[in-house]
Amino acid sequence: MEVKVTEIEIEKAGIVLKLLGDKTRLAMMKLLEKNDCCVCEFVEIFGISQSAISQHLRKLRDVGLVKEKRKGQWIFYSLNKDSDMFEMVLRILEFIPSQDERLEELEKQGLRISCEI
Amino acid sequence: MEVKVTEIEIEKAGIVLKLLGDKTRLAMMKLLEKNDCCVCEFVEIFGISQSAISQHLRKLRDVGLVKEKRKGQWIFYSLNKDSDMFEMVLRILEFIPSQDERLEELEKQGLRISCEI
DNA sequence: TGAACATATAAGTATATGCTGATATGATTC
DNA sequence: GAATCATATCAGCATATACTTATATGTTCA
Repeated sequence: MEVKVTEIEIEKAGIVLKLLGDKTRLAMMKLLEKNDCCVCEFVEIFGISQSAISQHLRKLRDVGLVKEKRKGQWIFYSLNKDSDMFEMVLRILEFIPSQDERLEELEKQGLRISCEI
Repeated sequence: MEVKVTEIEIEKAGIVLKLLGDKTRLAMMKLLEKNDCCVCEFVEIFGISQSAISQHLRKLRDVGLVKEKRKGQWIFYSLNKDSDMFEMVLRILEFIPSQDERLEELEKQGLRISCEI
């Protein structure tokens, strides 16, 4: 069973793979696969500075892997389904174990932002 | 149609993705998908030093993505099908355009090593 | 055995990367 | 408008990375 797939320029694919080749960004992307998250949640989850998180998200956004939407004072990030790399990204994320328990931890601590503006 | 896939520890997946996130190594892996190649062929194809090629191959070998087999004076590299990352690697390579014309170039120049020892 | 070829390793360098702390920008709420 | 919270950006630093040149190791063949 051969499934045909949309090829991506090798340079572009390389850029995406390099981005995913960082453990923080890879976990972020896996989380975003099933959940929209805001910056402050990532800060809690990964235990690195807000600045560092912001810089990771900027890189992901710059190549179009994620997009942002402001909701009140928060900015929520989500996977950009319109990216021409989206299919490849999803395929890769299939191999990554769920990171959702990290969000559930947050929930327990009452730090999950669930914003319904 | 949901195809189940063998998950990989996120740390390990990150290492593999980082390795594939270099344009030279990514092209190497795509070439190796369909062909076994030796170091000197890669040197011609990529136009970087033999040392650099050797170092890339070492990294790929160190994490088990490729394996080597000596044939006379040459050492041929091939994808390591026994790697637990093999499935993920193949899935990723599906998105990469064939690099075989680079080998065909070599062939034209008479630089392709076809060793039948 | 020695010359030629193929590959690996060592050492050094320039650049890229991921992080921190400080500061700027923007939204909310009093 | 001031205080507070969320996010982005800037500057600086330590480490990682990809490359080069030089050298070592291993193979072939005269």
